[in-house]
Amino acid sequence: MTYKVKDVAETAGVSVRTLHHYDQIGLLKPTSTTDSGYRLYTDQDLERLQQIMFLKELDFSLQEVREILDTPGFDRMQALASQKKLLLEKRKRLDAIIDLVDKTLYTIEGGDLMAKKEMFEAFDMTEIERHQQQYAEETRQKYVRSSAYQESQKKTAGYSQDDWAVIQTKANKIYQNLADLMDYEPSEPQVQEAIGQWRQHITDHFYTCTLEIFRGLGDLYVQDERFTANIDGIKPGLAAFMCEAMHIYCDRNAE
Amino acid sequence: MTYKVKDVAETAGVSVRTLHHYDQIGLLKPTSTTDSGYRLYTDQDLERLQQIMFLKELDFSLQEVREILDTPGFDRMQALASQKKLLLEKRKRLDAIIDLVDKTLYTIEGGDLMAKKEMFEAFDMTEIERHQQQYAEETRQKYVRSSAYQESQKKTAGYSQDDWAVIQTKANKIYQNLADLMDYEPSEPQVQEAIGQWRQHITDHFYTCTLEIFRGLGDLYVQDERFTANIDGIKPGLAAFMCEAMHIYCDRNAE
DNA sequence: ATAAACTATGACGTTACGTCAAAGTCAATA
DNA sequence: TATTGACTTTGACGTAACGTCATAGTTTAT
Repeated sequence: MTYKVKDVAETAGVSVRTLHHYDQIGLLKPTSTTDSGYRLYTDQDLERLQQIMFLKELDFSLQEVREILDTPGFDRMQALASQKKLLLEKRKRLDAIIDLVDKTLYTIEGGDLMAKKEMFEAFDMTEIERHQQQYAEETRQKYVRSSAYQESQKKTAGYSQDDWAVIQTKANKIYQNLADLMDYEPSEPQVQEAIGQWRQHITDHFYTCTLEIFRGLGDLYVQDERFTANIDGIKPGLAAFMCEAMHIYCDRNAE
Repeated sequence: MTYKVKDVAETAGVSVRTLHHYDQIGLLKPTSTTDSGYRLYTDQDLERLQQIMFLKELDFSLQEVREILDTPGFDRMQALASQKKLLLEKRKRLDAIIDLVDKTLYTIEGGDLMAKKEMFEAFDMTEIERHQQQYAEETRQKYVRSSAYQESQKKTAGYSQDDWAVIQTKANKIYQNLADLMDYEPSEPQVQEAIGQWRQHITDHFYTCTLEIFRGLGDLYVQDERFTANIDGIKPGLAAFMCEAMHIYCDRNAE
């Protein structure tokens, strides 16, 4: 089933000009065109337009939207889950603004004076922008890790049971060493040394662990509860400790 | 207490450029300036800036914001109450978008197909824009009525008790006539004739009842429960009947 | 007295379209 | 079948709300 430009405009509640603009910037190119150059859109195009509208609703620029949607390995379901988080964050801010209206009314009616800062803090976009950046960063990370995953699949395909045993033993030694170092600050040399060993271990046996991947991996250790549970099983708090140490390691090696 | 431009920018979380721009377009002019031309803002300026931010949050253009705030008789408390309604409407739309994310996820997971229209209806701004226009219209109406009120005060200041009795009797006759006509369509000539008499009555004894005021008055009869209760006391449903008839009367006399 | 921080104004650039014009194509109608 | 209305194309100018930059003056801290 295909749709012409006016069909899409009416269905989506946007203007024809908008669709022309999206075509021109490469954000939403119709799947095909007629011999006369008429744009023909498909159901997939409508799905992409819906994603565009979700992301616009979250105040991403059109360039950011395109980058997100064009990321190799873009997963619509995961994206929707993340977008929901952002939308909930936006609603939270809106709730704060509504609450501010009530507080302001109370102030006018002779209630306690409101601090100047409080008059405006609900409008703040910092938290939302932080989530936006985090979302964009997660999207990019998933792509980067997707490449690493493929490298890893290739590498480990030829591993025997003996190979796996050796690798697991090595990994356990590094984990245990790090667990023993938890009384130290994550920035201490011996902790950083062990973290370096962990990174090398991954590179030797799985995939090229760039600093970017390594940093994201650290985040994953505390964000993904399966990782957290697994690592904390060695010693409670180890996942957070490793995450922090990995970030410091990456900061220091970034340049 | 006065604040310089940087103080205000930081307190409100806006840029200095924004404040310059607002000054230039007459939206937020600092209360005073130093001999060197430095802008000095006061607490009142901060209050106006807060109103600006509420209205910006509701997607009014800066010109619309200025018109609203510069309306003679602008009442901050009433404005806040109306803005809260608009904010709640905006949250309602946001809730619909969040719900759409869930529905879209369900669809992807193999649930029932979603109609194309349904994919986009949550993004619709029609209802919000309608509320926006209504809010702007209400603001303008209050001003218009404020002028009429002053004329009315002037006129009725010299009325004696006998005058009031005559006026009341006339009014009751018109109300009763309209009550008797409720079986007719509001557009019927005899209804429209009675409505015209009502308008003339107001102009003769209170204030110049323009079509604009008359139309807004009709709305007031159903929106303000005190009016509704008073008029419906003559016959239930009379307020709504009059409102509709007044609108038709105004439509016909508009040109 | 000097340097850093802050402020002023002017001006160019950006984003995301809206609006308009001119011309071609498609579909409905006489 | 010809004509007309509806729809579509591309190009281009305009708009709103600032961001960013440059230049120069003023205020504040050292």
